[in-house]
Amino acid sequence: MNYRDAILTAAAGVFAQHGFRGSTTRRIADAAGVNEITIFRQFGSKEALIRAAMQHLTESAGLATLPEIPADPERELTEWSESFIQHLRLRSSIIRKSMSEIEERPEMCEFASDVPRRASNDLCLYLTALKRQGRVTEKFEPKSAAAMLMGAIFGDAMGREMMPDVYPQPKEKAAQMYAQLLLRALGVENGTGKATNKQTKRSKQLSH
Amino acid sequence: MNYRDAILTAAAGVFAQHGFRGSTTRRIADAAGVNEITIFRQFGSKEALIRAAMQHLTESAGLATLPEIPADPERELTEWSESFIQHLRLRSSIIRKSMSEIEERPEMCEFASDVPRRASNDLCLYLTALKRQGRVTEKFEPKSAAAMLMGAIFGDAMGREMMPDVYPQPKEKAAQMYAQLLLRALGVENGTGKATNKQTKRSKQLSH
DNA sequence: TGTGTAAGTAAGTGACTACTTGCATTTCCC
DNA sequence: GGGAAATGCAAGTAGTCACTTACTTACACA
Repeated sequence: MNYRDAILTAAAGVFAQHGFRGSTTRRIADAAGVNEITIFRQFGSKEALIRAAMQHLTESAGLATLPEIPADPERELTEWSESFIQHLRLRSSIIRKSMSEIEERPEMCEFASDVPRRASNDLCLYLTALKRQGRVTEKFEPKSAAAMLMGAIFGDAMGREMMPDVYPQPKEKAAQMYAQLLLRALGVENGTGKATNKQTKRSKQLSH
Repeated sequence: MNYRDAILTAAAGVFAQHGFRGSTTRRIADAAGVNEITIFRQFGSKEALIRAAMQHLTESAGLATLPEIPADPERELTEWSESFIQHLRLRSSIIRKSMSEIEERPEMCEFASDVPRRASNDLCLYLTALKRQGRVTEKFEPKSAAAMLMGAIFGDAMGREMMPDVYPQPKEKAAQMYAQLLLRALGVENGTGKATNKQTKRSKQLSH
């Protein structure tokens, strides 16, 4: 039997709750149901274990994709935003812990920054394609717009736990609201809908 | 002589760099140029000291204000955003560390969440006032819009250090870009000009 | 001169930490 | 059934941590 995966999973869980310094080898061993020594025999050191756990996590993370050629921006961007905000929410603890390690263990953040980096790049490409299609009435920089949507999603995923009253309710609709706000900032016409029923559709979606 | 303030300042600095567990009383004492025992005599315990340091920080934080009655939305919102992003950037380390303590020391986050909570409330009131003035052509929820701008600013302030290539350049213009994108999402006219008649009608029809 | 207060020095306590060593046990594959 | 690899157990090492005790120094003020 090989406890490697159990240890990696336990390490990720303990790290998410207690951070690097709080992730004692004893705690991880207990969480994995394994003798503390097994950790050192398998991974050599606590630092190597945590690094392996982080890498294991980012490798197993599947990201939603945006089409190369936008067809229905509102639908596509909403779905992507919902998938992304859900991803971040499920990992909010570990993301907070990783971010707080920048000063002391910058290498560890390389792994953590991989997912948002790819997501940002995808989103940027999508917005650029939208622009090239001429479906945008406002001038904008794709990078700024992408950073804005990603920031809104990120802030919601990180902060709602701490200050639930600050963010839109219900939380399941938040991603959609951010996506729609962004599209309006860019002046994007709704892909499938007509201009005449645009407002009706929006007010329906925005009211609760 | 009373070393209280020196210790508080040193504690905040050490905490910002090393987090709670990494903030050893020895490190703090060294940073303050003080004997370790003085810390315990002044504050009783490490936890009480860190808590006092956090409180001291949030109390000394001055926030930019938004006018109760919007006059020049683009200028006002840009200036507010710039002031807010600068505030967050100067404190990004300590904010990251505080956020990562939610699981283990939730009381500490009460202090940290005070500033963004007030900022969000101010922004929300401002956007509501804009809406009531009828200078907005799109229907929107102030809370969602506020969360979006705050999130964009927050994400920029937290993430740029880790992934500078993801965010708009130069960083001094970022806040302005986010503010402008938001105003366009709400359909607010540029500068001091008012909305056109047609748009005003539309917004009146759509508002409840 | 005497007293109170803030600070320092030195030494130590008990608990915890990452990590090691030596040896016994289980499990798996051939 | 045997050998090798993985795992467990017990004990220990050297270091760090928050915090304490007991005593001393410096200074302000009356």
